[in-house]
Amino acid sequence: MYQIEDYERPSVAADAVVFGIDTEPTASSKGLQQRKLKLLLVRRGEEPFLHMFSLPGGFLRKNETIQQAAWRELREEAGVNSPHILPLDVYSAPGRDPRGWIVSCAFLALTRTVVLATDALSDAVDAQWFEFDFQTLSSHEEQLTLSASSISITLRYQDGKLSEGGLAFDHGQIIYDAFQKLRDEVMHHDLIFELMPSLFAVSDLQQPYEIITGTHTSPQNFRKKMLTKIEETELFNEAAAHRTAKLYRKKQQ
Amino acid sequence: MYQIEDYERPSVAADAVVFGIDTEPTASSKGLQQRKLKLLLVRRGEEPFLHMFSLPGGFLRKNETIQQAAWRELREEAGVNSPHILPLDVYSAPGRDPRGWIVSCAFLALTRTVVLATDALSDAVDAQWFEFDFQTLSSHEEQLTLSASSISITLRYQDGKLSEGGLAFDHGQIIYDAFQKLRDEVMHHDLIFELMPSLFAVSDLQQPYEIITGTHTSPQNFRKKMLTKIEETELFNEAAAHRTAKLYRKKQQ
DNA sequence: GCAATAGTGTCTTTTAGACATTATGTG
DNA sequence: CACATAATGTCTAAAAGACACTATTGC
Repeated sequence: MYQIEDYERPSVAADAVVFGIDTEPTASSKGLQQRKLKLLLVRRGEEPFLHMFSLPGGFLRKNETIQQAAWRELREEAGVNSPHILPLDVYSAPGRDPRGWIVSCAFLALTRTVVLATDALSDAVDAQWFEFDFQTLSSHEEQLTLSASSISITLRYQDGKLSEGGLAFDHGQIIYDAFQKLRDEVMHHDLIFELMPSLFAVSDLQQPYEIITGTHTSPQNFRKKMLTKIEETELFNEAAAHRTAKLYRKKQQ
Repeated sequence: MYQIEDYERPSVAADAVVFGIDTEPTASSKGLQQRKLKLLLVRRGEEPFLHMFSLPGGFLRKNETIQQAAWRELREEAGVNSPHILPLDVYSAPGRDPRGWIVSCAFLALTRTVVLATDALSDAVDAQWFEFDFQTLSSHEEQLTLSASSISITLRYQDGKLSEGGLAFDHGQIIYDAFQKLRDEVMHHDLIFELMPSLFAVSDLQQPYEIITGTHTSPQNFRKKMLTKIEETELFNEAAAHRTAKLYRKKQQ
């Protein structure tokens, strides 16, 4: 029988790539209401990569699943509470962590409410939402800019591989992979509804959808496309300006 | 600084759910040429679950990635050589392995050639391709039958969760999750081409596609649909019966 | 010729996009 | 009233499916 004591074992970590969108649109200079895609990062409080930004995450403990570990760290480090998470990949290249043999299980999450990162609750403290701006420079080059109030981080990719960037560990690569999966899940599946309350107006669905996928359609056509996935209710969105909108819910399929 | 020696660590394993399709159709009773979807399983040679079937897999070693570990085990246990693998999920429920704290990173693979599992090369020896027959019984119940020459294993699922079945560990659940992802990858992406040689006839593409997705289209319409993803060459499939078919290749996009 | 597969074309249905039009709210 | 958003409808283009028809091979 296999004796697990006979072999050296790695440390196992869970890291989460958490995307979010503000519930309230932030007014831009021209008065347009604009929502932005955000990414949750935490400032490291210890070596290695002291003071640099990294994905929220931490080590797996006994008697919990790796998903529970991801949730626990999100709660502790950023006050984000049990979002829907999807498996992304396992990062295990030798040397990826200077502390030793550490395997990271990465997860993708999209959360509805922009839970303000509490700055004083527990260990990591320095959790922040960064504005996420992904740009295709050419067919082989892409650039990601992460901006918060006082800091801006730029990452570059060539053929989908990180070529330069200032995040801890291999987190720049993990974020790239996560964004590809995010777009895929929103376009081909129903991940976008993780951002929605149980009842919502069609226009509240469209903005996040297009911000994430990088597409644009007219409100009329977007409505038609979504009617295969949502159904109308008898309720109305009273609090809005202009004409009141019917509220919809996701179809159970 | 975090000292990895201070904490207990799990063993980490890689398990692979490898699907395959015979290159040669097997003649059925009515003379129809029929190809079947197959799944690679190995008979366990030690406790726990001695003599039961499980997914090929094994433990992560130092100085390799978890993907390399999956490839190494596939080569050692079944003679399958470095197929294209996709991350599936991480299985880490406490108690999932009676030997102790063991986390399994599961991968999905689809291989072109049905490499005959060599029965005498190395440790696991007893690798076998099982015919994979997935059936939806009702909206909540599904059944999977795995059949090889001398053995048949039936697994049942309720709402996507394993309810009964005779595989080692939680491998019955991993296989379910893998099959969902397989269908998704074949329908929405290009995983089907992992089964194809660099040049192939359209009809050689259709059979595997429909076996995996559970769909059916006429050969004419299938051709039209695929012409967005493949391009014709000047070569012909000489060895076939009946009219010779033009050979196609996957478009580089 | 016949059976079987390869390949083209035609018609229909479905889905997506462009865009006109009407409805209903605020200021 | 102007103006913004909500909702419906109309036309068009693209994709998917049904199916008729021709082409080429082996027997």
